[in-house]
Amino acid sequence: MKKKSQKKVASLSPLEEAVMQAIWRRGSASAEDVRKALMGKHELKDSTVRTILRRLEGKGVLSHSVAGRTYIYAPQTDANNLAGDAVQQIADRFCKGSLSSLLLGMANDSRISPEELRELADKIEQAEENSSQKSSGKKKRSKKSP
Amino acid sequence: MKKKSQKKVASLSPLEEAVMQAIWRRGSASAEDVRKALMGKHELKDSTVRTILRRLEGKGVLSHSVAGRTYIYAPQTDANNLAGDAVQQIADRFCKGSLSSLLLGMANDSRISPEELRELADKIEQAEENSSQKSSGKKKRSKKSP
DNA sequence: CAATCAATGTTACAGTTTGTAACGCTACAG
DNA sequence: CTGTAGCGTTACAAACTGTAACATTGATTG
Repeated sequence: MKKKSQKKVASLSPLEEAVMQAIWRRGSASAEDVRKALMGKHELKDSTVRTILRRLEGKGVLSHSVAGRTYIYAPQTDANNLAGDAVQQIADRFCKGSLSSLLLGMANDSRISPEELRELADKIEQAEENSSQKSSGKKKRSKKSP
Repeated sequence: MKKKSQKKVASLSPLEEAVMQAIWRRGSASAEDVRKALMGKHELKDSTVRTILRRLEGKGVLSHSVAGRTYIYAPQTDANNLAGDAVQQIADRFCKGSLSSLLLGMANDSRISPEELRELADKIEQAEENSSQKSSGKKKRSKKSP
């Protein structure tokens, strides 16, 4: 074999992203919930919101369950994951897939400093310790939030 | 003041990116150069290539000079910069602009490890030392390659 | 049970972005 | 002068976005 599955990374349009953010914030939501949440930013008709919701489901980042006759949409992936995928994608295209190279480049443009990286490393380790106390074993890149 | 200038980050289409890669590789190139370079991947007519080139110039990532009656295109920004901008953009949208948060999230999905980060920090510092020997002073995020 | 709601699905459409390119114009090689 | 190389202008169809009207259908209530 030559390459890994290369599963299509969902890229969201601005509006779609706004909707996702709203849903991530509440954990899950109905079309109306979303519409209200977006009010102010976007004054959308209920119909419009539902179209976006459906498209998002099509892209696989949302899924719905039925409550009575209302659809409740829930994230199929969290913001971190999506952001991570996006970054990885950039690494793929500009740095032969090497995240390190990407970060190296960013340091070169003084967008990050070694200090920051070390602090970060500490913070991560600390977090890892904590969680490994609770639940031993490594956590895997969860595509879904169970 | 509340935010920084927020200058539009050029996002390239796949084909546009391919063209950029070709040009980055050679430093600069004419339409024909690019066409040849893309051969195999894309079998484009010369006219097509020039359209892309012009669009890229419009987006500000390329600029051209004239040699005889031929346009020589040169990058207005390097791959690192573009990649960095893209990452920053992700941080802006998903992590309130905090690159650290973004990386933290990636660690959480075990896409990076503290070890990697430390190694990286070392590498960067080493590089910084070297360059500060040559030219004292910090290097700024170069938008153009002089 | 029939009229009314409330939610959903289907279909539409204009604007923008992308990939692709044909044409037509112009200056220099011959 | 006359090709020809190289450039700009103009054109499209397909896909993606933002927006939404309209049709359908199951539940609610008088």
